[in-house]
Amino acid sequence: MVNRPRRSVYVPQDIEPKWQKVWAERGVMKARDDSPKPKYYDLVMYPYPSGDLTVGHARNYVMGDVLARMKRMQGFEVLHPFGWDAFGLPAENAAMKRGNLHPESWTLGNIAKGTRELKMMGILYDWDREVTSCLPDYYRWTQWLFLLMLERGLAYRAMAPVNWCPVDKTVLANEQVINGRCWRHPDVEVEKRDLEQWFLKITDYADRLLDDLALLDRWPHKVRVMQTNWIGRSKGAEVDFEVEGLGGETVRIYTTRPDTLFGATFMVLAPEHPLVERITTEKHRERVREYVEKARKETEIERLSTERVKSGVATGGFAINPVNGERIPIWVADYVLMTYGTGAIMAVPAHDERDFEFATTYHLPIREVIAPPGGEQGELREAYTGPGLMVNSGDFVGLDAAAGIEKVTAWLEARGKGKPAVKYRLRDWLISRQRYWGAPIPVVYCPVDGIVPVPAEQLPVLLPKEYRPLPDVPEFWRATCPRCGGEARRETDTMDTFIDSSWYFLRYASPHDQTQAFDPELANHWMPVDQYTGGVEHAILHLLYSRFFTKVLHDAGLLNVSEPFKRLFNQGMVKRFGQVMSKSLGNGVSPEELVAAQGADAGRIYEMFIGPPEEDVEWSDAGLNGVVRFLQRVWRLVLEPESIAEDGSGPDGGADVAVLRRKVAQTVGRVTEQNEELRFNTAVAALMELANSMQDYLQGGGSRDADWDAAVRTLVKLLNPMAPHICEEMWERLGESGMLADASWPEFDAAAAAELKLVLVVQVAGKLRDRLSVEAGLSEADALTAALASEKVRAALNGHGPSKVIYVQDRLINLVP
RNA sequence: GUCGGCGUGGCGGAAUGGCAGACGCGCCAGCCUUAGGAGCUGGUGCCCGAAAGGGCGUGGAGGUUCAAAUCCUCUCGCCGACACCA
Repeated sequence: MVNRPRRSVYVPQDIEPKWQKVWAERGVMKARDDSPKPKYYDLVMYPYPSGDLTVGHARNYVMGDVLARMKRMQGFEVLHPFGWDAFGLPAENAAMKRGNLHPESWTLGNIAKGTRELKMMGILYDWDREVTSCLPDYYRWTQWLFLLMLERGLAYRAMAPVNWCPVDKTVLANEQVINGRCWRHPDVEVEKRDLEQWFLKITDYADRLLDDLALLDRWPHKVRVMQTNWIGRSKGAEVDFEVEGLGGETVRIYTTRPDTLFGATFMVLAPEHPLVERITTEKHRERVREYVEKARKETEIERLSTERVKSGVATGGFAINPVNGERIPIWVADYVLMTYGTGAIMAVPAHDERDFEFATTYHLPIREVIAPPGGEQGELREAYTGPGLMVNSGDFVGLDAAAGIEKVTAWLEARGKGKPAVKYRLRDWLISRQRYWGAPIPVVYCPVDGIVPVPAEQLPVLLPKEYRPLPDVPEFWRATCPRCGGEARRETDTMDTFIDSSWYFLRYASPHDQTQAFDPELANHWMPVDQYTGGVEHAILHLLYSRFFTKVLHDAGLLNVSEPFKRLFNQGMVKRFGQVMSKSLGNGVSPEELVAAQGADAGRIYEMFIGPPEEDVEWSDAGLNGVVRFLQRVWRLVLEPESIAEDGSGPDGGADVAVLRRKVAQTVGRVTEQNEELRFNTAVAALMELANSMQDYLQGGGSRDADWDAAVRTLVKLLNPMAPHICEEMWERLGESGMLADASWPEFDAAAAAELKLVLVVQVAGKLRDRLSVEAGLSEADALTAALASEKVRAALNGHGPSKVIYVQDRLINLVP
């Protein structure tokens, strides 16, 4: 019988709950406001508590947790908070589905469940700072921020066309309108209604929101591009065209190409343009009215489709082109939008694709005024939008089109017929929602005083206990005017939930403050967020709104920063069977199942190892087994190295202590750097390599001396952020005093790094020298001199982190036979 | 259509312009086991070859460089965002 050493097997379920309890008791992740240590604010986007938490969502939180734990070990005072974006439609839908369920109890139930699952995964937050946006403690301050906006002239009420379902008696979101019909009543057509709604004037901040994107150099390029396009700043000119027969009255158009003004052969107004009625002649009245009516009925989606053929009608009216006095016909067409520019354009079919298409359809003249460089003029088959010289353009002929833009604009300005103008695609933010489950907008309407804000000291405006549409709850909307004390009606709309999420990251700084939304001193201490992690689906809305709020609060003197998130990361999604994991699709794996099957640590490492963090990944149980094997091996390496040593003879030279030492140093550098850059998949690979090297060392007959000991301790520390439970357990069994959470992160030796840099120079230069002497016939000495002088060699050494230098050096050393 | 991103083994993926395929999965062979979907050892880009060895290789075509998966130009294919914004 073989006498095997008895192995103590690592059973995650035996140790994980124990350590989770210890961390909670010791308050390991409590952030101290008065700590002398440098701060690190590690934030994950707070989720909607849908009750559907899968390992897919957990991946995001594990990333944040790994970073938080590493930063803590590195000596930072880490703020790693969590909260819930708890207002919103799904809660109301769930409540409606199940008669007597209140949105609040549904929401709070999901929160309790989610909290448990996060803790089960070993994810540590400072739960004392938990924020829940649907609780009065929080939405009181959401309301206060609305008042601040109002006070600063950034909140206003205006008419807006909205989608209205006559059966549900509520406004619908654009996504809830399908083919012009209500999503819940496929036979009911949605009406367009003009309703008074509340808006926030985000357009006031368009320039700063755009310009400051340049400061966000640690944001994904993609997100910055998306925001740039969304804001959509364009520069051009507004030009006034006199309307024939209207007594000198003018129509103002906007164009980005004033250089093509001589090519304007007609004008187009949006159907909603206020002058349509007056410009239209008697003869055309009926047809224009019909067309405008039809356009009004169309949904945005239909109207904005580029697929369809352009349509329009002539008004019978004419405008006078200010540059040449030419009479051009005025048309109405729905490809011109009232919501952009001035709602009117000059049509230059020769140099604008849309105008070209329209002119072709209705046989309107096309006049070329920009000649392509070197190209001959002739029949245009499509609009030419490139550069060129101005032709057929009066005194401007021969000018370069780019220069023409300025010259023509100046010419117009001098005569009071136009001026430079900047336009944005960005619209003001409509924040009114005809919903129960949101923060009530804190204003009342008084017959005497008009719109009156609820005084800050009377906040919060509480939601009624009973779940019913707010306009149906008289005890809610009956109010007294704070100004005159007379009878008034309370606003029954609630706020868009994106308002809640535009400032939650500030509440974490002082979550229990009963006197203000946040303590400016504490907010200034913790802000900006050093690392913000969340889904790319928020690339525009949430991130733009949060930036807007931050700038407003900065202007109000309440915040020092004007950008909230220093570094942004968008993680990929976890899929299973080709689809994004979700409980409703039945392909979700819950943290609970995962922990029961393979343990939290294996799950955490797998989530990090499964693929690049920014990529979508496919969950597989086979892959999970691989990391379980890895953890088992680490366990034996650390606690029972003798059992590994007996397992076989490793490669020759496997016991080289210098190799082991170098591997340890290299791994410290790689894991530090790659965790910092959130490249967790390669950090795990580096740890696996270290374990492999340690195994080779043991099996090659290496002695378990001080070097071995150092390797073991380094491995445990480096692995700790990813697999904290097993590392705590091993640390304790190694007889170390003190919790691993208090242990320091292994330092990278700067002197060693410098030395290695030198080795790298020699290696790279040596390679180059060899080539030069063979291929250019230089003597060895000359070749070496040339090689060392080479820019490439010098450049090769600049700006690289220690781990990369070691890595390259490692690879190059092996080149030498 | 416009903008952005990505194309590397059977698979997920590694590679400061410097050995392409780290690490893992899977697979093959062997060991150990009463047994194994456990553990251990070795192998595993493709082609030729018994082996030694040789040839080919990062979607395709050019280019820059002593050196290209990486930089440049064109092209093909996927993915994402925006989409009549004048």
